Amino acid sequence: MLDNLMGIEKQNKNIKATLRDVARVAGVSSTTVSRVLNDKPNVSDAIKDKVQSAIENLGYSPSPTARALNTGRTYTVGALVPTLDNAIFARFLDALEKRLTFHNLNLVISTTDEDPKTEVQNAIDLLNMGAEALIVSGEIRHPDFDQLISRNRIPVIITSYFTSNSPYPSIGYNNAQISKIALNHLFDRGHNSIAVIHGPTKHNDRTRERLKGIQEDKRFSSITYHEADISIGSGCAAARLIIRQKGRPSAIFCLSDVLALGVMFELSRKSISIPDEIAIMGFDNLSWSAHTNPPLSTIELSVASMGIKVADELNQRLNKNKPIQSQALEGQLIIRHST
Amino acid sequence: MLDNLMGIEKQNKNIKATLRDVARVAGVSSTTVSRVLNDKPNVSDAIKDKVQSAIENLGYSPSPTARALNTGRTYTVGALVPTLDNAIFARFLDALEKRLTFHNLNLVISTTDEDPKTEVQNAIDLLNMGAEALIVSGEIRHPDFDQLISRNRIPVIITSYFTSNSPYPSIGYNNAQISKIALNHLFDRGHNSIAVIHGPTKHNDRTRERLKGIQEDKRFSSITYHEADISIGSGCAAARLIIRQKGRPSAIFCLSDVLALGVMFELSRKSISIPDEIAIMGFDNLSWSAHTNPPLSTIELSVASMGIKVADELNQRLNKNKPIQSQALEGQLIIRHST
DNA sequence: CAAGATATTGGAACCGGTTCCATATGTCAA
DNA sequence: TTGACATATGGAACCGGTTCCAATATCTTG
Repeated sequence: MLDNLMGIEKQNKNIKATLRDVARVAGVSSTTVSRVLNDKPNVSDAIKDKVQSAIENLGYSPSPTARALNTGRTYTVGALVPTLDNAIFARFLDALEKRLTFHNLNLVISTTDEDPKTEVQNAIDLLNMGAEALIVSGEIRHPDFDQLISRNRIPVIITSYFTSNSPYPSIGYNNAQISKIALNHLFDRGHNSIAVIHGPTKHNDRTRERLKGIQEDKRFSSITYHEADISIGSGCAAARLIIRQKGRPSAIFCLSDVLALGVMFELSRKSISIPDEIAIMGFDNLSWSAHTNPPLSTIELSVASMGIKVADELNQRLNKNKPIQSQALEGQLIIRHST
Repeated sequence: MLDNLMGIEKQNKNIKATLRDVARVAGVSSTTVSRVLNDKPNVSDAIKDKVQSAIENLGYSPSPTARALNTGRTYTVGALVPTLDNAIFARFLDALEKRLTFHNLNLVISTTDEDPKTEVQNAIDLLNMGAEALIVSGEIRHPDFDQLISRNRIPVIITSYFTSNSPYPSIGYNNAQISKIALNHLFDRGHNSIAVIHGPTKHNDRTRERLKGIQEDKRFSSITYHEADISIGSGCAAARLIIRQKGRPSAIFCLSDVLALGVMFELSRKSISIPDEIAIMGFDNLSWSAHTNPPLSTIELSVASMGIKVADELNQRLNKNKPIQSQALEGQLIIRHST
């Protein structure tokens, strides 16, 4: 019977039923089916039932793309992040995704490894798949980016990094100021000569800002800088260099807890006591940082709440058409026993 | 001039130019514009130029949704994972996303916290936004799920978990067998009485399978089981219980490196030497596991290569229409100094 | 130079929903 | 009984691309 109504070919070719098929089987117009599908008023119960059972019989489910074409909405936002394989970004995205889902928005993630070309290419891909907004990590300086955005008239939101000098709103940290908080703490503890271990600065605004904040502080008699990949092994290696240098510093400020962990392992191997001989300060407050030996003093960036704020602003913008508000978030000093 | 051609309203209302606008401005048909956009043959260079500059002038960019409606493709796959805030899943997704991008596919991530209802609801959302395939973590037992899939006729792939008893293909680990590898190692080292610390088993196939593998092993005189949340603090707490129990085990097998790390911290605080007094075996081989003191023996699940394999199969299925091949992946025993 | 092959170009249908607007039916007060 | 108005329902255009197929122009080749 269905065969007759739908045409045998359709059954055989295993083609999905369309709204018009449902209309035909139910003996109503497509307008009515659409009304039933979207719970619109002015449909009698009798017809509603007929349509429902036609839907049931045909195993019909509406086409998301056709819907998107009409409504102009995909309910999708894209996020460009350096990597997922980093606790900080993962924590941010986890909170972001949950909150976006709460607002009926979907998250497409695209990783860039901090490479500007990949960043722009992935931004293009995200727009091509219908993203309604873009979340980026730090400013994107590639010249094509701005043009891409203005062509597509799409909201952009900068995260992890707060700036008031960008055409785009930002929700993130004033990284320079936050590293000063750590420096104040070290200074208060009487440290005068310190070493800083940081991740790659190339294409990384966050790290550069943190370093800028440190460089602006003139109170210390000596600050040495050490660039390392964000890995425990690199932290170990950097620590080896630092403890060998003449005029060994009394404190090491690691711009990532991962590096700090490496340093602690290395110092422990060398039986250098923390914080008596060398104090260690981290950055990120990863989940294990409270459990190291001694527990690591660090800086907490509440990236989960950043995720929530970003999702909320996107919801305002996309679902209520209100402009996005920039927000500068605070870092919090967490004093434990490594300093 | 553009005003005249496009109609002043369009300019004022700031409406995006469409392909037909481009056609009008360039003085050609929409077919031709489409040809130019898609690099199709049989367009003269002169016309190609005219179209290109019309596109430029109007700041035109094609509508992804209209395209999707025609081609029937969204180039999007959805992944349902328990959480992003877990190194193992993050590492998997990082590799998966990169490889999918390589295959011209986009990844939408949806987190479920292992809750079956959320899982199904999010699956619905993913399909509603146009996902062409679904990646799930372990089997989904909610009754609505199978119906949803058959209605939408969408490929599903089970990951992290290998099974041959599912209607869906799976690419993952035989968790039961892998925990046996660890047990063999402990047995070979002469351990006879062991404690097992594992994460929540509710709704978690992976953990249950790992436990099943352990329970099938009858060689040990005593095995005690301790459930804990996957966190360092819970690992510490579980360790406290275990070292207090009568007939203290000679080895602790943690079904997650995170738990193992907590145990090591606790034992270190209690000055219990590893592995002499108690041996520790982990599971996951997280990045810091090689750097603990002593370095942690563990099991490596190459989740990054799992991500690549999943992406490759999806590419075969979606872009070449070949069936998905199930694959059982091997875990690798990594012997360091904690056992 | 004519006939046939090949390269260009456009008209119009189509993808699968949504929505504007017209029509039909029903209700109630005057 | 009739006019005014609310409720149900359908016809057809529309969203913005893609593509089938027909029409025209250009190029070969005998």
